[in-house]
Amino acid sequence: MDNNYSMLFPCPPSSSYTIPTSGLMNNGQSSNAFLGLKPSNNNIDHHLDDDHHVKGDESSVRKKGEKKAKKPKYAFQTRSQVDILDDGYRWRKYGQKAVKNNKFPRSYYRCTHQGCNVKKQVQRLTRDEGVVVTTYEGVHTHPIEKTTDNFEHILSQMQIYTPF
DNA sequence: CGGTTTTGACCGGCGC
DNA sequence: GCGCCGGTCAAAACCG
Repeated sequence: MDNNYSMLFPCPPSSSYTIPTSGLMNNGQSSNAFLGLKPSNNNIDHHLDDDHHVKGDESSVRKKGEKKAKKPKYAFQTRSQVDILDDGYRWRKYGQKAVKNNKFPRSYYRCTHQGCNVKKQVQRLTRDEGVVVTTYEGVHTHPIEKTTDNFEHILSQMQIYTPF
């Protein structure tokens, strides 16, 4: 059951996604990056809860299956040579898994802000390494920490909300 | 030293 | 019931 992101973007040929290997969040030198924003479908939602039991961090005991907070999911495709897409926020990589039908693994990032359980996934097409699909989960509850480049400015303007 | 990354293992869900 | 898959966490290693 792969995500339905494939239909989110006008993917040209194959329907495979992939991601960069050890992609870090250096100062994204996104020179000529093309942004194609699109709202998620009403099928990408599952059990998105923010009750991530991190080490030594508990505040609210939520029961699963009781009420799942629909987290907004934003997915957009970017045309970049580098897999490092810096939006101005601080991300901590918490996992890397390879996806079937794909040659490259998928990287999972999480906002290092306390209380900001925003997650980000980066996928790269096996066929088109020049295409990077980034999926954002949740909303940042804190201002941008730094002004890396105007890339954050672009994101600020493309704040879109899902139909949920 | 702190923060972050890396790899592996584990978990939960669902499919058959 | 078991297997499969995706997703997350964990400990250790590495960097600045």
